[in-house]
Amino acid sequence: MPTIHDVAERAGVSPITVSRVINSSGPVSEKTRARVEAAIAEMNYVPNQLAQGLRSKRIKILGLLVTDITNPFFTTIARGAEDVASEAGYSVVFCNTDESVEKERKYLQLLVQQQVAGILLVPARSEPAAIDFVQSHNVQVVVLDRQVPGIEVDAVRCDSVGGAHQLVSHLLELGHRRIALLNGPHGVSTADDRLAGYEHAMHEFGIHDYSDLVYSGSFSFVSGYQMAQQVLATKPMPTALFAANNFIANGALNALHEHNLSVPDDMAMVCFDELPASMASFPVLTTIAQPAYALGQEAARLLIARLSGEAPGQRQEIILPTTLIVRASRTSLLDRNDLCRLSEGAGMIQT
Amino acid sequence: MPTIHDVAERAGVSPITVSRVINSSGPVSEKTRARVEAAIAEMNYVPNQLAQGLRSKRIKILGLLVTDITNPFFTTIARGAEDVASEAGYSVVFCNTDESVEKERKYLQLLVQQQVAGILLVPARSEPAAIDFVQSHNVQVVVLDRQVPGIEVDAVRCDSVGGAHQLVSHLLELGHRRIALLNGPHGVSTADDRLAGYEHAMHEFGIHDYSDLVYSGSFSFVSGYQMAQQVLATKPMPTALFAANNFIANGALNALHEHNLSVPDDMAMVCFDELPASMASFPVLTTIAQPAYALGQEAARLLIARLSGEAPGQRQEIILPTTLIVRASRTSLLDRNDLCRLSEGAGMIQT
DNA sequence: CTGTTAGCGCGTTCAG
DNA sequence: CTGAACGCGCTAACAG
Repeated sequence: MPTIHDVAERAGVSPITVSRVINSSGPVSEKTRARVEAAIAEMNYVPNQLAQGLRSKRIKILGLLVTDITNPFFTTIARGAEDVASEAGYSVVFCNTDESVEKERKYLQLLVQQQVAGILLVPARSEPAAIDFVQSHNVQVVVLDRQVPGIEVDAVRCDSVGGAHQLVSHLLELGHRRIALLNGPHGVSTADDRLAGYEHAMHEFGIHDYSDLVYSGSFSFVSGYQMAQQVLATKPMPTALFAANNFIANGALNALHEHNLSVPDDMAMVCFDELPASMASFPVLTTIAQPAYALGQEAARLLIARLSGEAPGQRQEIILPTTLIVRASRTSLLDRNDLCRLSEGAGMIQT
Repeated sequence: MPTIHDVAERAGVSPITVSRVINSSGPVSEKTRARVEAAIAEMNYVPNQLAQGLRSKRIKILGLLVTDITNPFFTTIARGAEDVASEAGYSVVFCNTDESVEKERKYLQLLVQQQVAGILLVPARSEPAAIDFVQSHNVQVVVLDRQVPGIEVDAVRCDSVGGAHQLVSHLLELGHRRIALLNGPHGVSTADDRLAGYEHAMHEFGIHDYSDLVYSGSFSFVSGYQMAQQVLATKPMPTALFAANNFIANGALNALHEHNLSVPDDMAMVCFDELPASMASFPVLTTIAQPAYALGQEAARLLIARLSGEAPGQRQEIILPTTLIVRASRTSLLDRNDLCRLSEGAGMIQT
């Protein structure tokens, strides 16, 4: 692997001249520039970013910590962030914290060691420790998706309280009163906020006794399945379920299926967040859609702006709007039949 | 940010002694070790991996190039690779090539510049240029998911030919003869291989005239939709569709839906690869399931083994088995009704 | 067991 | 317009 020195030798100049050609960081005559560029091309030379970074104190890499890249919501965020980052010459390393503070700490440590330029963080908990750590090492950080109160930090997210409020209000307006919330873990802001939105809507309808309707688990398929099983064992059963994310919803749907309960005939159901169109064969649940791709983009933009000193001095808080998607048409009997036929299809004919 | 020098000063030793403590790379007396460790803790010191990398020539980061991290198949691969990598102290940067040779080249260049230790590559095309480039810079590479013939390189993938053969044979045995293939792009090995498997199965049943049944697009939702539209405009229509991946299948399902055609009553359909259980509300298509997570794990393991010099000298080629999943039960009338009710559910009651 | 010297590849500082 | 010297933070290689 040739170094700047090798190129310099070949071009008959000094290393610094080569450096100037590469970075346009100083005046170079046309003639020497041409010679240098020729040498670069011939030797297949690429500058060593580690060495560059050692001087500049930062390598052009961003860290992205999400709970689980397997969740389409975070995947889409990741894609948005990566597109913006690569446009600006940054790479993105991704880390899965699985909601574990332990893993989060380990990864942040690693990223700091690697001198990444900045970090996009979906914090495992609402406590400031993780962010303090990063900031204490002078690494820029933007908090994604979740809130961490009482700390000065840039943040990009959606309005979970408002979204949950919309979903639950929707159910209430349709006449539901016993609405069970299948939530994520306590201490995770999106879960806490969705609970807050739920409570707010319930209160508006004069309902104050819902403590037996609030379930708390994790944002996973299995947890959704388990919480739904619990719900189905209660009497009287709720008439509606509010799943706090897409995985929970799916787990719950499977549990309902096992009990031969249909949505919405036997049980109504809404969900915060949904699958991208390219995956969901037939979206059926009324949902709050979050602009995940834009979330990733905005977070990366903000971070990169900070890094290049373009961002305003003060901390920024960007809240992107959510959209309530009512799948009303899908419940007309006609459409229901269509859906039925379509979604059942197995890849074979009856013999 | 303290350096090894600062720590040394504080502990009253030389930098190299600190280095020895950190890396256990030399003998240090218990007493000095304790002093050094105390200093490290007090100063919140973390070694600079850039500086380490500058000496060792490599930073502990792996590059992962996939076509689109948004595709659950690649997401799951990524997760598998990341889990293994982090276990070994490596970070993973991910890049989306969108099947573009151009983007692939750009990313590889960037990764080489960054002195990543190794690269996991889902090649955009079956040509060796990209791999040649990486290898010429002495960076280890493992090819994932796809084949690149005529080049000496480690590879981990599934058997696309065999899987496609199974799927198509399945349809043929059920009596289908006019089976349309909605394929990915020419020149992408998985697409070419799935075509080969299709042809093989067709030939076995004495069918040699199928050229009008083979469609080629891209591995995307939109392309699946478009190809299906074309298929539906032909007369006589095929009786079965073979979607070469999950996105194509979904696009095709949507097109069928628009035409009020149901699967499998009006059209049979099978698909190579499928959604993870946590996303697919109701898997309905007969599919070839690929062990995506294991694919990512194996690729990362192989790469890391190479990096630590543990791998055998010769190139490795790991082919993981696929599984044919026949969703037969789903087509019984009873189950069909269940499914129908379940999948149609919208989050509300009828008013 | 510990320290000194030197250099990884690059870019800033200061001189030509 | 071009170059020499120095140092970023760390660690082999070689003393002591």
